[in-house]
Amino acid sequence: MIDRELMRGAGPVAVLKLLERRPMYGYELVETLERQTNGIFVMGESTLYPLLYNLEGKGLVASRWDEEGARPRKYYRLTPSGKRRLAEDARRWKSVTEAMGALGIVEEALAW
Amino acid sequence: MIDRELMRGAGPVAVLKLLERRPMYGYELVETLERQTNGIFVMGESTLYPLLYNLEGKGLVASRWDEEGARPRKYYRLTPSGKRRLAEDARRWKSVTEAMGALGIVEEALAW
DNA sequence: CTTCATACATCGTCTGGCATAGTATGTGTG
DNA sequence: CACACATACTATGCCAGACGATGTATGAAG
Repeated sequence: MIDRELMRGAGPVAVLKLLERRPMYGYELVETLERQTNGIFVMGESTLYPLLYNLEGKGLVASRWDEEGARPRKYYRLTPSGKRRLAEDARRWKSVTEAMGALGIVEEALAW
Repeated sequence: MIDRELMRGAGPVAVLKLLERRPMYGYELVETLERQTNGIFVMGESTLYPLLYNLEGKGLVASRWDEEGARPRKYYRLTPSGKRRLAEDARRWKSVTEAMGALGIVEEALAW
């Protein structure tokens, strides 16, 4: 499990990235995140749902209820605005990792 | 300048890393951070000083006033406890970047 | 029929970034 | 010399966001 502060910047970007592939519902996002990152990003539901509402409020994702299956699911999809934001955030993320690399943080970690 | 949220986890680690090399005073940390990261980490004083007080409160850094020069400077140095924390945080940071890589965030950024 | 997994929602607390503002002194410039 | 600007640290207060705790409802498994 990752430090809450480190999660802070990474969380929204990760969620947007998953939604880029295909629409997903909340519970699915939590599980996919954990699986795809080998258990590194363990985002509780009380973290994810507010995060989704926030993204929706900003127009970066949109939701739609699906009543078809066994139980109702709220699917979120990436909006065009969200797609742009994802590209932006990904660029920023790369900057941050470059900066950390320039400080020698990565090498420090590799020494372990 | 980097988004505040992305900065969030990275700040303390970056500061600890700089202090690993040699003791530095606050103002110096702000400038060194910006220079070493090619202007990516621009940390305001109102962010850095509270951060330092926080690290000192946790015993990760220790301070000492230097009245020798033209104006008083408060030098911070890494404590043994801070050194351990740095190693830990660096490992965590590596995990996060790995996770982001696994999600394809890096490739997204490279496409730009 | 009880236990566990699925699925979404909300509240309250704590942390921390940062804008704002203030104090004090050194340095450069016209 | 006056004044602007850089250096250097401190303090206050707002706001965003992570997450633990809690609640509701239903399906599947034993």
